Amino acid sequence: MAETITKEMEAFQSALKEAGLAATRQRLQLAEIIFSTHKHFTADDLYEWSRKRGWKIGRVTAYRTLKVMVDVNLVEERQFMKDRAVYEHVFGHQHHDHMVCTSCDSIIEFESAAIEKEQNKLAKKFGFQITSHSHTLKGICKKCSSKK
Amino acid sequence: MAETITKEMEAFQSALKEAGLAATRQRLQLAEIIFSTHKHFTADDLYEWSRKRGWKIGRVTAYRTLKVMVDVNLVEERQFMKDRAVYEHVFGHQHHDHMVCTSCDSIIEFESAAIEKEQNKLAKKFGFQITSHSHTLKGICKKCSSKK
DNA sequence: GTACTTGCAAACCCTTTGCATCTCA
DNA sequence: TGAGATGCAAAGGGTTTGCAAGTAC
Repeated sequence: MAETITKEMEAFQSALKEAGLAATRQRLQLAEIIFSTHKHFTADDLYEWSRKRGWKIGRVTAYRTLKVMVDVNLVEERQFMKDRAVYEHVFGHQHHDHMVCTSCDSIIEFESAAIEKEQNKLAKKFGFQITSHSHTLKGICKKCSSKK
Repeated sequence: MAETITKEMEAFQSALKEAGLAATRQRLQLAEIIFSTHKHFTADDLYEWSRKRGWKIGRVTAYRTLKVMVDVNLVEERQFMKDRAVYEHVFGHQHHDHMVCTSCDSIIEFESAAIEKEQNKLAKKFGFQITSHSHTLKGICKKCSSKK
């Protein structure tokens, strides 16, 4: 249960130092929460989790810390739903894309070398330099479609 | 310049009738604007364009009409930027995905049978039934990268 | 000590909704 | 004529910002 997140925390502290940002209690605690889950979460989830642990951190700080972590590439932001952003930590994770079940909101991660390759080929054809990409499939997951 | 959009307008009118919705002046005028452009636009762009033509249509009606047109599959909604939705009419257009230049906001459309095929294969592997997908590459377009 | 951070409340901005009025069928 | 549509103003909801007080280094 108590997963070791030492490496992740060290990476965050280095990143803060490199960016000239202070290692405040709030930032470290939020990072601890973020690195302790592999789920996708919203800024508000993060805020609620911190309260559940009894930590005093403002909602705004959760938003601002997430932005910092995105900037230093430890966290990525996704826009699965139009009304809110969803985050996941990516330290030590391989790049992947997502299938989102519109019935139960569950998320399946996938990755495909064949797709990446084809995608890069296309970008090259248009002289387009990719800095990021998102490839999201929406539909019904196995569990939900068997339910009906 | 004066492009013929008769077929598009007929499709919209049939769709309205089929859905039991009234063919109001506002809906028809908005559709006329939508079918007359091949650009991507926001709900507010649509509202402004209608004002520029001297047509009296409320902003809210632009939002509501776009929703109707999305529902009847004549228009698709994209979420390229997190702060606003972007629309494009898809009547008579083949499915495609997008490269978005983060420097000048220009959009390149692409489509790849190889990617679709691979994507369907993956979905099948997970027992996932795709209802829609979005595949967006962000980066720098040819024009912008040669500018620097 | 001082520049950076925090956190509250308020502002923002796109989008939706309540409701009275109007209009298409 | 009556159900549906419009449009104004106001509410909603996630996210950001102004600013005074607090904290890291």
